Amino acid sequence: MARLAGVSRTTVSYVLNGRTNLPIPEETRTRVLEAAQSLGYRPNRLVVGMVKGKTRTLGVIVSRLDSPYFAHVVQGFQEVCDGQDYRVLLEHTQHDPARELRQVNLLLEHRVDGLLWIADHWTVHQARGWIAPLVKEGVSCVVTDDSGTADLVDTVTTEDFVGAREAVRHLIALGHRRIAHLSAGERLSNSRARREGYEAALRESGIPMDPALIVSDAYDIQNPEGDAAALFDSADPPTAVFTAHDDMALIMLQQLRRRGLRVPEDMSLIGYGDAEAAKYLDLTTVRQNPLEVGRQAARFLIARLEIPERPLQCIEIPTELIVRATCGPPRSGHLDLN
Amino acid sequence: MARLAGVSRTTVSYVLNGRTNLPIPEETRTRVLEAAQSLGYRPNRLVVGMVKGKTRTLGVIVSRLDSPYFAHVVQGFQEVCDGQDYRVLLEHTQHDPARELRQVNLLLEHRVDGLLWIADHWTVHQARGWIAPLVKEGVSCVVTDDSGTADLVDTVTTEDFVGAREAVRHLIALGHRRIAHLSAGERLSNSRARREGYEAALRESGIPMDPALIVSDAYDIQNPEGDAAALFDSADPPTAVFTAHDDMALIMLQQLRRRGLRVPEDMSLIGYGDAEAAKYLDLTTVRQNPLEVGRQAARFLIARLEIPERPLQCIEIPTELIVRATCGPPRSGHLDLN
DNA sequence: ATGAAAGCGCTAACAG
DNA sequence: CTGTTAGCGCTTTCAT
Repeated sequence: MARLAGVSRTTVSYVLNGRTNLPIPEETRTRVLEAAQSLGYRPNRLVVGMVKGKTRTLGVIVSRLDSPYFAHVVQGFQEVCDGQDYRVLLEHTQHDPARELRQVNLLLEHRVDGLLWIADHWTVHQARGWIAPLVKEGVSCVVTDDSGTADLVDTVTTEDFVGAREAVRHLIALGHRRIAHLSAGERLSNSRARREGYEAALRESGIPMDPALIVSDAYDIQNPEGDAAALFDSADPPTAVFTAHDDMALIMLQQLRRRGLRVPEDMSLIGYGDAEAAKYLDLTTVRQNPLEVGRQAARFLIARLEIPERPLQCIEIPTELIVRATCGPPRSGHLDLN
Repeated sequence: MARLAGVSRTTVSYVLNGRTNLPIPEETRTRVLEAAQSLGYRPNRLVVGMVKGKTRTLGVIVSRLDSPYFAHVVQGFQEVCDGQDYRVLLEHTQHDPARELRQVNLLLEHRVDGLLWIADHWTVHQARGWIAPLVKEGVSCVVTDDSGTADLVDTVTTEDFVGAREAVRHLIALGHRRIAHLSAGERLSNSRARREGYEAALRESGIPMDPALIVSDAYDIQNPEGDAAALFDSADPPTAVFTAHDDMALIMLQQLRRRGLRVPEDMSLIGYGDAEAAKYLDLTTVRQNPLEVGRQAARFLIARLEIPERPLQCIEIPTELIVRATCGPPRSGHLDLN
């Protein structure tokens, strides 16, 4: 050890950690530094973590990284962690609730100081089950994309209600009254919020809600026999569609094209998320800010590590309506699709 | 500790680690297990790592996670790591060489057993500088997307040469002879390989290489005054374009549209990477398999941890030409763009 | 201004 | 079959 080069380990520890209150002679200090340098000394953070009871490591549980949204959240999170000298340990659940439980435990066995959970459809039902005991144990957690545990942990979501309402208002302003909504289901609070935003916009304009226009779990959108497809075969079809995800809108765009319908002349369309493809297809959409979601999550988590008894916080990151080319006025009252 | 519930820590260690060679009476075993259960015992993997000199933690250095390609590599890597009970510590360099150096050190201070480096343009020039000493120190590394250090570490790339050649062959088969190439530069071996594949395809068909058709660092493609734009204003413009990245192709698609040119009637186009948007825009492209790149990287790394003196390996993950709608025969010999 | 000693939570010889 | 002992590499009182 570097102490062969002069002093005791205590002293080494002091100079390497820049203990300014301790008066260490300049001569000793440089000697230590040089020794460390020449020996290629690398402090062992695991040991430091063990000794101090703080590892400066944060765990992230995310379903998969192949959704750009999630990848951006992780990116933002890691960005501020890095700035604060925190490392991040990454785990994927692959949508499997059993894996999720296992991985939370693994992370804790690695003594992460805190945990970020990026909520997803597939495991949200069990979230309270593991989050509540963790919080009781004193483990700091942050959750993004679902507010279901906002009474237990700090939460970061996006302005789903507002974003959706703006989108639908935009359609209404263009003259639409029969507006369909393809929802992503009711499991995640952000999907629910989008639906509620949709409903609010209709309500405030006195447009009656037609359940036939709401496809509640539109992941079967590709299925030509599914509910989404049925929308267009009805007697009184919508003149516009607002989808809870860009990929739904993008698929719909293809389907409309296939049916020989033009967008926006025959049908207006708004997506959600501002996927990369949306830009190239000129899809009007609601932009979220996943980078900022991740950053804010990190800030919350780190703040709580510093002050554990801090009151719970819950924030919504603003969204922005990106008006592109897939919306226009409805054709003429109703559209004759057949 | 659980040893309050009966036995010594040695015994606890034995049963918890399932030491099968040691004959432990069933009675003791269950007693220990129950105690561990009731105390909510969680082994401290940091300590185990410290004691054993192996942390079962692997570091990943990636420029950013907001490129879907990189995100998929990480996803694949993490997938097999998880299956082998390895944790992954993630660091972003944000394209900054200085950060990269710092982060390699941080990772080593956390005593990762090995390192994955996902090569990128911005820092590739300094790669040997830190990889060589690390390898000498005995740290196991894998590199993806650049073969520049294949003499030092295991390397995973994609079949860039073959993929590019197939793409250009496809264009040639359709009758094109003036084929432009937008390259991503010469820094990363995979960009070079794409260009070489392009050249090989031309050569084997006896088509003369025209330097005017090669834009060597096409990141300024958006610039209407740039080299990429100049391509179309020449006296003898190309009838087809092969780009080293889908995003270049996608932007080109927009620009062509803006100029009133139709694809593929007036101009054929092939991208590279099979980005999500490529699907929606019916862009013919070369599909890589980043998930598999990541998986293979993990397999290499773990294999080397087990057998450090294993011979160096270098693999190319196959690519696949995805024929969609942006290629057709050239208009009629040459195209009159003006 | 620096050193000695204890302890963090565990594993691995080695005894018994 | 199970307990004792000695580290692993560091921080941190407490002495000197």
